[in-house]
Amino acid sequence: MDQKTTIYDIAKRLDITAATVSRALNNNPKISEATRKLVLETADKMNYKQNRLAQSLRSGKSNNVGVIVPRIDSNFFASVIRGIEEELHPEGYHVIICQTHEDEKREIENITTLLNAQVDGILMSISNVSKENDHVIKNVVDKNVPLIFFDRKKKMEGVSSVTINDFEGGYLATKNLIEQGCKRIAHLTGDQSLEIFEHRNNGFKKALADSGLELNENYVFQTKSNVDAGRQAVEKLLSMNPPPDGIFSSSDFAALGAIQELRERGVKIPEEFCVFGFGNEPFTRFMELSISSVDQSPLEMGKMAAKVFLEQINNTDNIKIEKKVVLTPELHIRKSSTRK
Amino acid sequence: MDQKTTIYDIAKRLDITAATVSRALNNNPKISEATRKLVLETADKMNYKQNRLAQSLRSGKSNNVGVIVPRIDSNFFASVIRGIEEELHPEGYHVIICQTHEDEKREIENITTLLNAQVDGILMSISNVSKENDHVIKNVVDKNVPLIFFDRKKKMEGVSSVTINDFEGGYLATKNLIEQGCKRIAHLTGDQSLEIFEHRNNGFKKALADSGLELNENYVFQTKSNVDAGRQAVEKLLSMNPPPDGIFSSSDFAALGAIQELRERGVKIPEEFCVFGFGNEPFTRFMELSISSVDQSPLEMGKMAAKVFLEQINNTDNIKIEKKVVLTPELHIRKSSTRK
DNA sequence: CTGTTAGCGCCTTCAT
DNA sequence: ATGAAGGCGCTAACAG
Repeated sequence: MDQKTTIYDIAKRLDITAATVSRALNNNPKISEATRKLVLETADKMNYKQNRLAQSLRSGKSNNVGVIVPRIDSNFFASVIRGIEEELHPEGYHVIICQTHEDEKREIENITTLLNAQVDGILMSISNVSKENDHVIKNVVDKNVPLIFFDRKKKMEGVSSVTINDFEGGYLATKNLIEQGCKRIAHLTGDQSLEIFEHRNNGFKKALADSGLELNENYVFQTKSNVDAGRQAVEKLLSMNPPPDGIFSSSDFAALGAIQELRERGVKIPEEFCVFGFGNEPFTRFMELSISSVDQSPLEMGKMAAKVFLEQINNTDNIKIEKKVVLTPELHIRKSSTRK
Repeated sequence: MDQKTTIYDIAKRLDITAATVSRALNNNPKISEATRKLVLETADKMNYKQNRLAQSLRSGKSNNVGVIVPRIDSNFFASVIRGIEEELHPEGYHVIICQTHEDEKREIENITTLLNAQVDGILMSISNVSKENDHVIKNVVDKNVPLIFFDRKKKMEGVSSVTINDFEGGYLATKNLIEQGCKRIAHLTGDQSLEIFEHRNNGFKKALADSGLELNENYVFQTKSNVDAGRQAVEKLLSMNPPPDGIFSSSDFAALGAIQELRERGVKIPEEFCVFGFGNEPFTRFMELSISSVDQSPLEMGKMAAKVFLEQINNTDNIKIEKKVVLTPELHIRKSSTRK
């Protein structure tokens, strides 16, 4: 049963030619209803399955898109991928997953193998913005393979992107803290070479400025996106004089760590100290002391990235489209930043 | 720049034949070192990329595997996929993701399109065990395409599987509750047609029996795997006379809902009531009242499923292997079931 | 409406 | 060590 039946097998059985079979199978109008029916029936009878590989080789379209993310086991990326898959599945595309683990070498390698596999497009969230991968990315653009960045983008000619308005997210989160009465607000940020963190940071600063609050540079530092980093940050912050009375963290995980450390040190949240996270990870709303956070609507982001890809692939004009979609972030204000 | 260079282009440039180029590129021993070097250099110069589609068509190997899951945006499935990807990436395989959303139609359709795409194997967690998909699954086996179930399996001839010992997980979790002094333990289970829930349920019963505790059938019922379901379950359970004093939930989400509802009703955890979940979702350890849970080592499971696939694909004998790997669950005992 | 031909890009016999 | 030829499975252009 290992043997696959091809259109030639069907043709032979029906004593017609493979081309006719192909036409019947593809609803080509130039064919008699009788033969079409006959072909379809025998195809079914012989358990014929179209070989998409051959089809792809011929058409130059693989019907596969590659998705490159730092890792898949984070709620954010998994949700984006879900969005992409749901949008692209009805269009007949398959989604190939690649992880980089923030390693640029892997990123470059993934792009290369995806191109070799003849994917029809690449959707990616870059790991970092060093120049190493510029060459390969330019290669994608030159080959006219649609490339779409989501969330973590870098500035590149001819590349579309879907992001949220990180500036606004940072701004609004900080504003919320200010409204709650926080006067000395700290900010935990990420790799400044990534636009998302830069923008959130800018939003943070603007909110302070707009409210006439002074920016204390000592209150702002770069942390990893994990619980321990948040704890360590609080350790340092509380040793300052004066210590801050609020944190806007660009990472929910760091926010969680911060909260844990604060509580262990007897600091009352939200009465004495407010915390605002970013990402709206599921756990932020599950906590007894639920954590305020900025939602990035990852599902929407994925769907949108897929839509931009579809637009691009269906763009018959020879004009290159460079589309920048910016989604609006949504604040989820919870207990960690709500004083009655 | 859209034009791709092929081995023919290289051949023409070097005034040799495509076959020679192919040999050089594939490290075929029957070729002079000089030509090999020459070919590799010009290939590089001409920015040649191997077309894996053509290669696949010729070899009958696509180097793609399909992974079918109910949904990707759950920590468990995302982690399994991560494991699969990490294990298969070094072997040159790409991972194609398909979601079913627990819909059998989608499941069947996904299997079919994956077969059409000539994947070299399918790794899946089935949605439910009705007979509908039996035919298609049998088709996969008949075609000698390696098929591996992970977590949610069904009994099928010739299909390998990787699961955890759900019975043991259920048994040990329940034992823990008993050791903490719980006398009337309830159980929230899932779709009984799925082996995982059946086995956890069996483990639960066995633990009760081994400890001489009576099984109250009213304490056992099927719930969805979400927070609300857990809350509703507690509502019903507390209205019973006598009410239970512990819950073993087959879902972390239901366990969370149960805890929320219990606390709102003033029931003290773990003093008056203990709760044990299943799945070890990230949030279970993040909570202030951390939730005890059974870990399913999804990363391990994914890697193991991938390894089984590799064994199968590299099995040159014509003997069909049917391997059943059962991983050992690990208890994470936390505050929700720890009385001092 | 159907058959013939050719080729997508690659690799592997078979010959030389 | 290299060339010639054929085919993986499919479809599109060209005939008729």
